[in-house]
Amino acid sequence: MSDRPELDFPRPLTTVDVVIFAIRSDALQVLLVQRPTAKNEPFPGAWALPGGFVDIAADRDLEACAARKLKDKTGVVSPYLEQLGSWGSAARDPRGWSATHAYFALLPEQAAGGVQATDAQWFAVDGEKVKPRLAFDHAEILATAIQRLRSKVEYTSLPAYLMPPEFTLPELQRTYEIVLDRPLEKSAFRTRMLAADLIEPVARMRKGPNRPAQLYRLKKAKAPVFFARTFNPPG
Amino acid sequence: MSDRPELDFPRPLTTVDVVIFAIRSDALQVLLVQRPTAKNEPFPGAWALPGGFVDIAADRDLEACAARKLKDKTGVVSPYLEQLGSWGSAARDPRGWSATHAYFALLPEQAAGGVQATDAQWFAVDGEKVKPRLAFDHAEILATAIQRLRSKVEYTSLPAYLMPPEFTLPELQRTYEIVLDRPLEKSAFRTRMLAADLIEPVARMRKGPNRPAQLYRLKKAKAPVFFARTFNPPG
DNA sequence: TAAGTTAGTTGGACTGTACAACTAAGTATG
DNA sequence: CATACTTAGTTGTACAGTCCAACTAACTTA
Repeated sequence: MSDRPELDFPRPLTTVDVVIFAIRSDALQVLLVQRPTAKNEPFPGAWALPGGFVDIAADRDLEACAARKLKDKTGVVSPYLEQLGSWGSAARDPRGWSATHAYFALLPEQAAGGVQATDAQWFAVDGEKVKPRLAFDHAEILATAIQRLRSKVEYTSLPAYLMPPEFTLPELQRTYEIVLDRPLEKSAFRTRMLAADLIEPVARMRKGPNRPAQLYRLKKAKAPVFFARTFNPPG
Repeated sequence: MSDRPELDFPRPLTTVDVVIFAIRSDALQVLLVQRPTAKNEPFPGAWALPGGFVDIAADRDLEACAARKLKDKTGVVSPYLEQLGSWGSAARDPRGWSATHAYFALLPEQAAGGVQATDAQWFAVDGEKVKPRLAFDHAEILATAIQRLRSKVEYTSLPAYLMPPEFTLPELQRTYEIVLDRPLEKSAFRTRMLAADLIEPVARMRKGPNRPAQLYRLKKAKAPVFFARTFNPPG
């Protein structure tokens, strides 16, 4: 770096963290990892969002870095992955001025079930918090992620990324209700969902505990589609 | 750093860039600065978003850094400032792996008129582009900022931050129309804007080229307020 | 065979928007 | 000074989508 003296000044630590959501046991859950207890490690033993330093040799860009960390923890290769924002300050990491680029990912339930990292564990989201205290400013990042998820659910097809490839309308509605944490009106949900043109019926039917239900799948769309209006709570 | 050998690895360059918007001459404009032409400088002479390296001695956090750069260029102290996202890759800066934290700011017209930095200049936004080619990946950042602004205008009170302290309803509607680049229906705009409870009437009236018009001001609200529905284009 | 459960439909009340026509108060022009 | 023009703001009708409750249909379970 001696040939570029103008770049010889202290740089912040740069990390990437990923908020990984899934619906498990009829609840919105988030994947956390336990921090190592080695000497010099900040927040030893505390729970934290999966993440770590950017590896400028291995990571082509920030999103690739986030995808790598997600794959390391879950084995999932191409889920829904969206940038959440960045948090940087002198105080957030005892090792020095640091900035993290936060992403959030959505996993279908069966992919979430395949996670088997020994230091990782799923926690139910309660309001905008989880039970364990989180390392760094991860509680704030998580709260922001939950807000973003809830907000986007109001007007996009995001929850479809939490579903298996084929699903029934009541199953999809149930996912919306879990994420929003409030009941939705059946008839209006159906009308809007079909009008939004996000999903298409599949030939097959599902044999349930009652009458066969129509299966749907998400239409091909790179980005989540926007609804024209927000859901209004019944009552 | 020798007492923390685990932190001795190459770190990305960390910068902050600010997309500064204002309505000038009945058009949405953005403030750009011309890059220096000194040796070793990337993109010499090209236009770029105002920004630069994070100064870990001077900047408490990322937002303070963005506010500092905004004040340096415009003199404005507390405008609307929101994080836009971050862009980081090995390729975006010839000096090495770099990550920028992008913010966007909204200025009222008279504050925008006070900008007098010699290397800064306002450019009209055409679609999602500006006339000059931009340095780094700033064209992509600017396009994202415009999309974010347009999208938020649909369902929040953001454009009020582009207005002077007191304004008439038709003036506010004109600002919405400039940002959205499409006409809005007068009656529906009025009904929704008043129902949203974002603005309150001021005792005074403005003497215009026609009958006196009622002045309004933005109600005290830290964050922009959300509308329940989106605007639909007439016709 | 009867009762229970869930998928999906139907219809009426209500609400907010789109749109056009209208009124009112000022300015500009001959 | 009278008339035409411009723009602020209102009114009223048509329409679309939501809320909500009641209903039908198909399958399961006791």
